[in-house]
Amino acid sequence: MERTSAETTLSIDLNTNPMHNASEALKSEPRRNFGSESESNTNNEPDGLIQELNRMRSENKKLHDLLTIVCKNYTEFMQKQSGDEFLCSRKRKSDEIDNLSNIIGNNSCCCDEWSAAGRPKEIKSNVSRVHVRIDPSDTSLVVKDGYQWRKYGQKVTRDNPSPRAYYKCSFAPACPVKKKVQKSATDPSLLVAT
DNA sequence: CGCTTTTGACCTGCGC
DNA sequence: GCGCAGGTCAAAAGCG
Repeated sequence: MERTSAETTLSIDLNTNPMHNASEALKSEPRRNFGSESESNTNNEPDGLIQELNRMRSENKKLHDLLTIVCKNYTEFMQKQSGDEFLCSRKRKSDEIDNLSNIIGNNSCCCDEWSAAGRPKEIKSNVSRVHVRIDPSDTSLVVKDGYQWRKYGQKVTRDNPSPRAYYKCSFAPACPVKKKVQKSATDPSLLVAT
């Protein structure tokens, strides 16, 4: 598995936590008061707000274009990578197919599924893999991603001596989202959440 | 008391 | 069809 550096850097955020990102974006945005605290602004400066809105739109467009370029480059990169790595055992092969479909899924999410209005279309398959750097001595398989998870199983797998934990989303009773968390076989300080 | 975690048993898919 | 490995279930225990 020669994927350490590339995957680590590329897995910083593969759309695994859109709500978190949204909140981060809100935090980084200049503070504006839409509530009762600054009613003088909302009533007296409509032109200023419109200008602000236009500015935000142009910024949004720039960011959208930038994201499209990044996604394109990433797709090309991964296609080159997958060309080299599509071999070995059948198990490995199926894993690679999984990864590829994940990558495709992520790209379509980034570049295609998100409309120009900045809203996601229907999420079809949103499987991704995230790597989190942890303390190697830490045995708890917890990835703090802002969501509520309920652990429903743990299993020791053949290819990795550390146990794999299975989590279900407990944010809503009908939430179908699941994730697997396991320490990397090669790097115990790396937690892989799928 | 209700929710979460643990853990052994069971189910299912895949390769041989 | 069989065996193996991964995934899920569910009862018991723990915790706040």
